[in-house]
Amino acid sequence: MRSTAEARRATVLNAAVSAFARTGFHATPVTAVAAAAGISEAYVFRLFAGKLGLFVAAAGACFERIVVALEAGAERAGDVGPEGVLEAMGDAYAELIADRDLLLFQVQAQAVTDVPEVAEAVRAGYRRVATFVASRSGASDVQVQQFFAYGQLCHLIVTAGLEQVPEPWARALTAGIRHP
Amino acid sequence: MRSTAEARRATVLNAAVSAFARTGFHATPVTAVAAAAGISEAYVFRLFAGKLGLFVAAAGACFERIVVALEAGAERAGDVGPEGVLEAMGDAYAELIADRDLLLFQVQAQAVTDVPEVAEAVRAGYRRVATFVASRSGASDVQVQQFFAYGQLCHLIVTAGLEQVPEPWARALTAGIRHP
DNA sequence: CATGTTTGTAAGTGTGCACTCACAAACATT
DNA sequence: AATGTTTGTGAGTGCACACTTACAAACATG
Repeated sequence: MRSTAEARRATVLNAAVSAFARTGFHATPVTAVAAAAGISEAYVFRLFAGKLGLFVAAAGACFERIVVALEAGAERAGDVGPEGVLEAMGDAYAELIADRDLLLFQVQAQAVTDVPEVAEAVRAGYRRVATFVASRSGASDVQVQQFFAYGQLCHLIVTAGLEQVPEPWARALTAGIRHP
Repeated sequence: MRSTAEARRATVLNAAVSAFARTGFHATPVTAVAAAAGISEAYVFRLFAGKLGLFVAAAGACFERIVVALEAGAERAGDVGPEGVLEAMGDAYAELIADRDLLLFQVQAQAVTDVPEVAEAVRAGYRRVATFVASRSGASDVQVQQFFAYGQLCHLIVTAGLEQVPEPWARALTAGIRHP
């Protein structure tokens, strides 16, 4: 016994978020996340309820980390108005994009919403994030909606690699998006 | 010989868009699209260069159908200003959402962009759509960007099933989106 | 130190699926 | 009619991978 089960679960979840983010649910073998976490495949299956249970748990961890990052961004901004807080959160989200994992995981999760458990996890995640953004910023519904719309645009920009495309249409889509 | 290879390819592509839209690239066996198209799995592999070739071709068909729908919407609108044309295209896209296939396929394609061929297909698709929207509407870059941002928000709403969620945060995200 | 519990793994098992190949029938061309 | 070409399939092959089981060592507790 080297570690407690709970600590193992945490490190496995980190590995899972990264692995699933890159190759998605179906194309990511459990052996891959087990290897990344430095333990055996069999033990992953003991720690989580199947591959699906692992993915759902990883989704929870993903959205948790997003909320934390947005909170930090808002905190750093101090006492500006709702628009100011939203913009600060936008900047924080842009920093999040640097490591790509959290953003890509969301895309992968959206792609597996034909599995009811995943759909529910995605709803739960966006419930957390959306209610937090709204209450913490105090912004209007329209502003919050816009915040998420451009967040989703960000997902397209990153997955398609549009920052690397010099053509005018791509420049139009990526204009003003904070340094992704 | 019942049909020409080219005609077969077309029906297979329709089946492929639907099948991949629901279950995604990796979770959709080629047998499924073959069955939906009413031919044998082996023949699908003769008609397309592997499962990946089929998926890429389906992506092409998907974006093609999107452009056609947007064009029809714009045509129907007549000679209103750029904003009017954009709104007409938005309505047309909303109708497209009714059949869900084209929208979900885009999400699935974005999730497989770790495969270079798919990433390129997605870029090519959005290049077609974005340049078309911009030139046909004559709208500004900012307006085009906003058009796509809210389009992507639409993807989230549909995949997560947010129209079915009565809670305030979900209402805020779905507000004003044309009847999805 | 004996017994129980938790952490951990090696070595299977079964299945689903991408892709191939040998072969057949429909059609064209001479 | 003979020969070639295109359309089409049934029956495999091999491999990747989700999940299980049997077993072992670390730690706790009496």
